[in-house]
Amino acid sequence: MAPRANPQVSSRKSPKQARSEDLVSAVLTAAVQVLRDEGAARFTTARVAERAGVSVGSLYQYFPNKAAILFRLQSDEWQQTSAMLRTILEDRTQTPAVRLRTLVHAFLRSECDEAEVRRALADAAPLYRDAPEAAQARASGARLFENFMAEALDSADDATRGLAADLVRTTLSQVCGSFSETPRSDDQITAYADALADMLCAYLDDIERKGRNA
Amino acid sequence: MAPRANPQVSSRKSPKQARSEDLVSAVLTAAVQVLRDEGAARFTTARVAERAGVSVGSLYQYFPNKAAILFRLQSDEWQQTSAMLRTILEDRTQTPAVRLRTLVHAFLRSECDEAEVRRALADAAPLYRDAPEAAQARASGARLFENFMAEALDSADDATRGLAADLVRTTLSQVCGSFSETPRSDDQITAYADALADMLCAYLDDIERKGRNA
DNA sequence: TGAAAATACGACTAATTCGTCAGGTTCACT
DNA sequence: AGTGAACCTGACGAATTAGTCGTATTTTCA
Repeated sequence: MAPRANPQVSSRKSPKQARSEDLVSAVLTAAVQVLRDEGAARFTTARVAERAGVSVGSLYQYFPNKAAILFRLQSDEWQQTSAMLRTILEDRTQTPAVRLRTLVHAFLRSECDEAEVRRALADAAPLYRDAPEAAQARASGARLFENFMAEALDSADDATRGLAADLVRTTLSQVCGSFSETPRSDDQITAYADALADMLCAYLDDIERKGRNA
Repeated sequence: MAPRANPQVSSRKSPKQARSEDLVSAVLTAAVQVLRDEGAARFTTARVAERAGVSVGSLYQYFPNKAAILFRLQSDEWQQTSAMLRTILEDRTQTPAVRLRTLVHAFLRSECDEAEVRRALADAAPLYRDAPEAAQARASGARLFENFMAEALDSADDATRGLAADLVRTTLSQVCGSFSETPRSDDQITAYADALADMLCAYLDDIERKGRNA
C-alpha cells in the first residue's frame, strides 16, 4: 500500500535528502497543475497532496501552511523572470532602446505562456503577498530598472530617473499581466508588444529631450 | 424586538418601495465598510447583514448571492468613473493632450481615495468578474477611449488608433491601481500623475509624428 | 540483523461559510 | 378590528477547509 513516488529515481545527493527533495518538487509540480486546472478558489492542500501522490501530513512536513506553497511558486517565478530581465537589460552591446524593446517582447511573451497559472497565482495573491520576503524580491526588481535608467537617461535628474524607473517597471508588469488575461494569438502578442515598446521608448526619448533642453 | 432600520425615515417614494430601498442601501453601505475594515477574505453575508442591522434572510431577498453584492458595488463604481472620464474626455474646449493630463490626475487621485475598498474589491474580483454584465461595462469604457483617439490621432491608421486606445486605457487603469496599493502623500500622487501623463502624451505625439511622416 | 531515528500516512477536529426555510411581524386597505 | 400580502428573522443544514496527531512504514547504521 501507499505507493511512494519513485524512491529510486532521484538526483542522488546525500541519500538522506533524496526523498524530501522528490516530495517537495512533486508538491510544487502538483500545485501548478491544481492552480492551472482548478483555479485559485479550489487550490487546497488536500487536492495538491492527492495530485502529488503524497499525504497531507507529509506536505505539512515541508511547508508550514498553504500560503508557503503559493509563495514558493511565486518566488521561483520571480527568480526566473529576474534572470531574464537582467540578461537583457545589462547587454551593453545593444542601445538602451533596443534592449527595452527586446525586453517588452520577451516579457509579454512569457506572460502569455502559462497565463492560466499566473492568473490563478494572482487571484491567490492575498494569501501570500504580505510575506516578509516578498518586499525584498520587489526591491531587487526595482534596482534592476534603476540601474538601467541610470544608463539610458544620462541628462535627466535623479528624481525624474527614479520616477521613470518605477513607472516603466510598473507599466510593464501590470499592462502585460492584464493583456495576458485573455487568450491571444501570436500576431496579437507581437503587435501589442510593439505598441507598448513604442510607448515606453517615446517616454524615455521625451525625458532625454527635456533633459538636454534644461 | 427586531428593531428595524428606521422605517419612518426614508426618502418617501411609493411607500411600498421605501423599506426595500432603505434595506438595499443599508446593505451596500455596510458592504463597503466590511470590505474596508475586514478585507475581502472576511467579507461574508453574515457580517454584512449584521453591520447593516438586517438579517441574512432579508439580505438574500434582494441579492441572489454574495457575488451580486460585490458586483453591484463594482458596477456603481464603474458608473461613477465612466461619468468622470466622459466629462473630461469630451470637453472640446481643451486640446487632447490637456484633457489626457487632466484625466490622469483625476483618475489617479480617485484611485488613491478609497484605496482600501478598491483593493479589497479587487481581491474579491474572482467572485464577480465573470458576470455577463461585466463585459458590457468594459466595452463601454473602451468605446470612450476609442472616440477620444479618433479625435486625438487623425493622421494614424485605424489599427494603430485601436491599439493606442487599448494601451492607454489599460495603462491608466492598471498602473493607477497598482500605484494606489500603497498609501501615498499628495505630492507623490501629483508627481506620479505628471510622469504618467508625460508618458502617455509622449506616446501619442510619437504616433502622430510617425503618421505625418508616412 | 535489529533497533532507533526519520519519514509518511490519512482519519479526524474545529472552524467557517453560503444559502434556506418555517414561522413571526408589519403594512395597506377595508 | 380584520385580512391577506409583503416582508423580516435567525437558527440550521450541508459543504468545505486548514492543519494536527497517533500510528505505520522506511531508512540508517552499528
